[in-house]
Amino acid sequence: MNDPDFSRCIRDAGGRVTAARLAVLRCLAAAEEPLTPDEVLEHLTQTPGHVPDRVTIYRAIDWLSAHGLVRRLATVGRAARYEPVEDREAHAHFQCRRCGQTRCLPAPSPPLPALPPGYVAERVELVIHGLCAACRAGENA
Amino acid sequence: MNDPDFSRCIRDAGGRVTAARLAVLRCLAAAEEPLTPDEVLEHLTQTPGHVPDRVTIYRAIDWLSAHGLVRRLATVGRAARYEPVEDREAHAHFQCRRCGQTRCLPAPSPPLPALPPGYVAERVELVIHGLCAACRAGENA
DNA sequence: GGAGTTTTTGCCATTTTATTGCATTTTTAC
DNA sequence: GTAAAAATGCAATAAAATGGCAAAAACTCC
Ligand SMILES: [Mn+2]
Ligand SMILES: [Mn+2]
Ligand SMILES: [Zn+2]
Ligand SMILES: [Zn+2]
Repeated sequence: MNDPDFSRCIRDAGGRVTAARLAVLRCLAAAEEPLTPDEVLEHLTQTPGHVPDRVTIYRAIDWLSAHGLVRRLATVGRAARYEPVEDREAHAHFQCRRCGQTRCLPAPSPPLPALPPGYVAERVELVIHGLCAACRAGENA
Repeated sequence: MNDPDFSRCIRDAGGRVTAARLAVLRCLAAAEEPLTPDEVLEHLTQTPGHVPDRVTIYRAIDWLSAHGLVRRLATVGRAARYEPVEDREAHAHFQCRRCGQTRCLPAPSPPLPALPPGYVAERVELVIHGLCAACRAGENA
């Protein structure tokens, strides 16, 4: 995804194309892992270009999330993590219980369980908990 | 699960059997849904018997979690949610995007996706996002 | 059952993460 | 370029969780 695409996504969603939204969306798309709002700020701080206020990042993420351009993952950590929706396949995530790392996994869409009457499913999320390679190696360190 | 069982679980895990741990464990086991620490406090407040301090509830939950008697779920909300481990089958959870309700679903264990080398899976969690019956009905309210 | 030891608790302060209010700035439509 | 609407920055505030420490409770051993 290149920048013209991002601008277009934002405009198509009915919002104004602003430096903050573009920066956040670009940052999340460039990241290999889902990021927290503070991690987004950190990345943008270390990158040439406009660095929005932390609150603006929160609001940009909220807007992008409300308009289906990014999604918030279910996490065990304290901070929310977001990833771009893009046109990728649905995929699972791994969460390390020791270091908190969250990474994307290639994974088949799991089957949807039966829901109670009246309930509507919109998304299925698969989270694998465990130890990452580094943490497993150094667990007794 | 009755109280002697709870006491025994705690003792077997190598901890002291305290009013707070018993109350928290009993509360989570009696609840039909996973609860946040504050919800646990609320329940205990509305129940005859000892009401521990909020911080004590956090610490009791942490201890129970560290010793495998309760588990923390991956959630999209801000507060953590816990449920008793007990001897139930692994099951999925539904999360309503409007009211935040989190409820247990009967569901088959999804297949474990392939992990990167060195990674170890310890638990698989399936989260269904959508609208609950009440929120679906009143979405335009 | 009571003294001694260790663990746990309650309270207060603090941290982390996120939200709100409002004046100023930016974006967009014309 | 101007005007209207939307987004931003900054300060204040809220929500959720954690840390320090003295007092209280649980356990062990007799
Ligand atoms: Mn991902
Ligand atoms: Mn459950
Ligand atoms: Zn790790
Ligand atoms: Zn609902």
